Amino acid sequence: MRTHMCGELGSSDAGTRVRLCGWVSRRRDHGEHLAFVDLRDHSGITQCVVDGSVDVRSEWVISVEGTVRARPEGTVNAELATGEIEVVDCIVEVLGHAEPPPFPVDDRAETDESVRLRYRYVDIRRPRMQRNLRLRARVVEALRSAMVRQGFCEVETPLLWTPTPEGAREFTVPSRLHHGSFYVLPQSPQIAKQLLMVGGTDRYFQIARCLRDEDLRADRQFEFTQLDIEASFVSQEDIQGAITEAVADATEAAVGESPGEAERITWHDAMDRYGSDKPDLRFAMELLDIGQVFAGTSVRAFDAPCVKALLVRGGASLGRNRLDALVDRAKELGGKGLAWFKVTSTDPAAVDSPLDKFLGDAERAGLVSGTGAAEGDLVLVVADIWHTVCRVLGALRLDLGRPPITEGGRRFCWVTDFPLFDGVDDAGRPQAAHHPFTMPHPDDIDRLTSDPLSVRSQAYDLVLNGWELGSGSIRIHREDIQRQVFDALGISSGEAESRFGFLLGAFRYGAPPHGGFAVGIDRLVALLAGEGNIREVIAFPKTQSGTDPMTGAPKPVAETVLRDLGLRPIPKPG
RNA sequence: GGUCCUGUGGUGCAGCUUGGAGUGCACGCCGGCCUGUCAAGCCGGAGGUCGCGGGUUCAAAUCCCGUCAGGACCGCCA
Repeated sequence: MRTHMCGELGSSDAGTRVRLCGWVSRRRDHGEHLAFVDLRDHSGITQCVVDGSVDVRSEWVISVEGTVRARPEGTVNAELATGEIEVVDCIVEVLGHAEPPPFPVDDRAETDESVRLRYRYVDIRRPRMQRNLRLRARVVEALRSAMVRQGFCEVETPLLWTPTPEGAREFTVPSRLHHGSFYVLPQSPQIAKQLLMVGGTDRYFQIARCLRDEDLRADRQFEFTQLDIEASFVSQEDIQGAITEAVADATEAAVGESPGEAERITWHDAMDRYGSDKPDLRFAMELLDIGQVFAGTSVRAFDAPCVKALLVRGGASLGRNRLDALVDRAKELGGKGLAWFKVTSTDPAAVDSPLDKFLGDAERAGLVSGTGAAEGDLVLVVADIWHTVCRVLGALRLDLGRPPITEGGRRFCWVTDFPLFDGVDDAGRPQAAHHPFTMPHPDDIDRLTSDPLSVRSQAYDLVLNGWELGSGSIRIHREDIQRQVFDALGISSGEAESRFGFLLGAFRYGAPPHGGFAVGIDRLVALLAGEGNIREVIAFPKTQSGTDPMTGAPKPVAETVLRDLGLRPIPKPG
């Protein structure tokens, strides 16, 4: 039907008879005898010179047969990849009419996202979405071939899985053949891939869809795609090496340059220095420990186990509204408050702050020297327990210093030595930070019973520019260690058997030491595409409230469907 | 569950602070003119439940309350 794509013709094609197909991007009509039709497909745009009597409109689907020629002197368009040539002596065939599009099919005009999603098929025609979807395809191809090259075997796992209470809320699927019983859609193929290791698969990978029924965000959809891997007889460095290689290939394929060495930082250092377990290393602005300055202070707000500061260069110019907003933000994040000090002089130290009247000269001087503040800077201080201080200041650090998504390069880093447990639940029992099969750090195993919250794990995250790209761990394959971890979690053997019996059963038949990882492909692609939102790299995403404005999903189903499934809807309370 | 922002012809925005006739800009759309444009140009035209509901007022796009939708964030995401 066509001989070339619209974006590939150049001066070397002059004289060739071609046939192109696509959408009418724009028509410039000069009257009865001359009109220019810009014909567009995903590859680009070619200018066709046609008889003005040809009736075509924006977004009509047409084919054009004509002859390529170099454009006349002075009419070359340097803005256009095909601007050296045009197609003349055109025979135009209308393949399909089109109503005027609901928004311009180009990237110039910002359009409300709900309108874009309602007409996603038009939106996808725009260069931005075409670029993103094709970049995504290259990334997935690079990831897949990197895993194959490294000896990993691609295996599919079930979408209809069994409920595993704990962790993310699962999407539940009613069984037609077994009324009152349910499958769930997997939040990840975690247990399935561990069973593959018991099965001797040795090195598994999958481009896996995962589903979690949790609230949506800019970087979270109900359904997302992971590069999921698991390998036997490996250390965490082996896993990290395999993933680093795959992700480097993907970066190369997406943006044409290699990302360079991934940095490494322990979880504790990441929290302590950047206030986050997913530090954005594109900028410094590290958290500064000024506990010494306020040791034995009379300022009650600073009488806390941990006092840290954030230095905001030039921040003294922030107005009261902005500062109040920062204080509100700190409270929203769980802090008791936020102290701010505008540095008005460094020698002698002087600050403008509601708390200034409570400070001694030594504290004032320590505040300035301890943070390296200069005149005109702003110092933000949070005092609380260590974890809260880091968390609050880490979020403020991002609010105040984070570069735009497309700037600052790509700083991959591995965050290692995550804690095994993540606080305690209402009953005072430790909660698994990653999942209950995560291997404790070898140096810490003997503290599982005596001091569980201090135990590190062999769990690790891959982080890019402050986004968690994925996480993984070495798994427990020894029954005695698993027993101890279940004990620490307060899971009885009977409970463990009923929840994970099939996995524990499998482990009794010869479980190799193993570990794995999963990379969030949507996030990786978004960052590589310079998009701050994964919806921009997903063809048909959901809105923040989990709806699809195009299809209207979710929708009620017919009474008969419910009857087949043995379901009866109950009205929402209230 | 919560906080904040946004909602005005098909699209993007201004108007809202300080209430006074659906006022304005750009794009698009329809018709006409036009033989080298490329975000073509010129002339003319059509197109509105100011998200929805209520309240205050002589009078509401504008102020107040509620609600819906979209977005950002907190909770949540082992």
